[in-house]
This record gives sequence, structure tokens and C-alpha cells, in this order.
Amino acid sequence: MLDFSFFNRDAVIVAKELLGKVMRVKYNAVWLSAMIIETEAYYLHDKSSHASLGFTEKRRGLFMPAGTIYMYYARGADSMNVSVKGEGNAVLIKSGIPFIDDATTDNMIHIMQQLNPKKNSHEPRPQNYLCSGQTLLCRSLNLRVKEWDQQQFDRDRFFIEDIDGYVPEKIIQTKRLGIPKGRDEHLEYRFVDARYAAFCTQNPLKNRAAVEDFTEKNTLKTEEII
DNA sequence: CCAAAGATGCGCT
DNA sequence: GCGCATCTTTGGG
Repeated sequence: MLDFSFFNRDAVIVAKELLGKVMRVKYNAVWLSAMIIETEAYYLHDKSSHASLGFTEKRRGLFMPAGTIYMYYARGADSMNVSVKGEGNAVLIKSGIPFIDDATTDNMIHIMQQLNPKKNSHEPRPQNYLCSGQTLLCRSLNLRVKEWDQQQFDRDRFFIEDIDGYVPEKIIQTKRLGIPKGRDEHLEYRFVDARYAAFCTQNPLKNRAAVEDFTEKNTLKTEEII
């Protein structure tokens, strides 16, 4: 289980290193699980961060020790962050893909599909798109503000772990999504595991120019990640 | 008390 | 890329 020592580092470092890690949430008696493929870093003095708006009771989680869960509700849905080193700094977990291994059960995907049904459709949401967005991820894993905001990870109910044998080969670094003009929107604090770019919030490799841009300047080699 | 704002998602052009 | 539904929290009157 990732703990204080993992999260008590710079937000950008933690954001990159969370790629490939696996979230596990117990729902009734069943473990739900997703591998993180997209994250964003936010700093206290970064005009787009919630922390930059100042301390309030609601934002307390951002000012708590590294590794504290910070959740908020906006646009009709929940989003999940983890506080990192330095008061007010945090990493937003933006998307993942369902992760299946010995610790998961055969009904997991079906349960996640029921938790996160496709809007205006009776078709189930395709497996790899169940967690393609910060609010969709929370919905598929049954993560709610009421239950988890300002809480610590708990190895019996909700934690993040390192999986042996997987480190992203390539990480895409781009500008964060949905940041209004004048709010430090130029900062490139969004990170995507290139291998799973098709399943993140918005595929940064959608067109040829973007792919070239990625290969030319935005590839981070594994040794640069850590 | 209520209007308005969101670190969004979806569907249509 | 753009408009619109979404719904809790916030802060001003």
C-alpha cells in the first residue's frame, strides 16, 4: 500500500509515479480495481488549484498530511485527489482502466458497469472506458465525498498499491484540462501513460501533429520519471 | 435563502 | 469544438 513516504514528495513527481499504480476499493464484499493512467498536479500557489482559494473547512483535506484523500463535488459528480508534500499541494486522479488480477473477482466489471451506467443508453459502458474521466472513475469505484473526503487510505477498504512488473514506458506531459484563462492554464502538469492514451479523459495523441509533438519533445524516458 | 459557479461529460456539428 | 444538463457548495443579499 502506498503510504506517507510515497506521497510526501513533490506533486509533479507523485503525479508521474502514480501512473501504473492500482487503486483498490471494497464495495460490499467485492474488490473493485483500476490502474491509474492519467493524473494532474496542483500547487498551493497555482491559480487553478482549489488550495489557492484559501483554507476553508471544505478544503481542509488539501492542507492535511501527505497521503490524505481530498474529494470535492462539482458539475454533478465527485472527484478524488491525494494531498502531497507541502500544504495545499495535491494530485488529481483523472482516469484509469479496470484492473483484473488474482485479487479481483469475475463479477467486478459487471458491478462497475452497474455503478456507472452509460447515459441515455441501456448498453453497458465498455470495460476500458469505465474510468475514463475523474468523475467516471469515482462513480465506477463507488468513491464519494461523504465517505472519503479528509480520510486516510485503509488497506481493508480503499488503498493504492504498486504492482510488480509494470512501469509506464512513455509518459505524455501536457496542459491540464478545463482550466479557465488567467488561472495558470499554461502549466504542463497533466500526465498520461502513453500506452493507454486512448482511454484517458481526452486522447492527447488524437491527431498526427500531436503524435509528432509527443515523440519529439514530450517523451519522458523511464529514468527521467523517477 | 437562492443564484451562480464549477479541476465535467456527452451529444451533435 | 461548442452547447447544454448536471447538482452540491458557496457566498452575497
